[in-house]
Amino acid sequence: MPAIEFSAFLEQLKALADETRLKIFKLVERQELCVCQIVPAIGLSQPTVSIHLGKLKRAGLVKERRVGPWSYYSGDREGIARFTAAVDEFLAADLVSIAELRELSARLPGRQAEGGKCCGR
Amino acid sequence: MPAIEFSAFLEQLKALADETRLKIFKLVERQELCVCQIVPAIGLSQPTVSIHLGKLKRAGLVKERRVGPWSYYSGDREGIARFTAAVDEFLAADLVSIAELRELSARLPGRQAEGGKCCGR
DNA sequence: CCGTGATATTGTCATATGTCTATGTATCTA
DNA sequence: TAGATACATAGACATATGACAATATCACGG
Repeated sequence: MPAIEFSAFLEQLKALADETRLKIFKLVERQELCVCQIVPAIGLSQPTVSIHLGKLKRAGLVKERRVGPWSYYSGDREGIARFTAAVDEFLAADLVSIAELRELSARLPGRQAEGGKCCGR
Repeated sequence: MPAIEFSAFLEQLKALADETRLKIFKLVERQELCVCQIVPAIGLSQPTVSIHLGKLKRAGLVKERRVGPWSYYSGDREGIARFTAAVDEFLAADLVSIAELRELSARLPGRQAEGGKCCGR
């Protein structure tokens, strides 16, 4: 079972954490569409849609297929599977099992007895 | 099976789509911590941490328990369950079954025959 | 090869976001 | 009730982000 790719997971979260990209992603998740079909559906300019598609693609959530002058986008099954797996693993994982988070525990002061002084700062 | 709360899901994605908040979330997901414990672990100022906690709380990912002058934060089981369910439902759902996305299909021009003119724009 | 159409890239701009310091608010102790 | 502690909020600022128009790139057809 692979340790979570923290930064890759974060990149996927960032890619999806935008209303427009969430729409675009869902639009092409199941059906392959070319940019000129996506643009009128989304209602934003072609360059804007293109940039969003690029971000989704770099995050591994959609893939591109070029046919002549057209770019067809569709959901990247493999990358999407990595995302769902990452969500599960991230939530299930022990804090120290995630490399990027291990140091957090080390810097964590012990819990103070309620009623006492907390952190002495 | 509830229809996806699109905007609530988006809010949760945005809450997690930040390195600092992802760390804070994981830090308190399993253990209840007070702010003054989180601050040194994260290594940012107390107000900054407080703001991030507020965003996670509004997204329903963590909950707060006040004890005297302390605020103890921990994972919000219910909200986290909503998030994981939303991820699954969002990926599994038919495009038109998500209210906010239904109109996208309507604005979608049919797929052009490859080799012809695409969208007449 | 030259023009046309499809898409990507660049430049610019307004707004959103994350951070800090300073201050406010609430609670506890003395 | 005065002071100290814990946390939140407000203000200020730099950077990131998302939008558009303009332009570049690239493939195809004539």
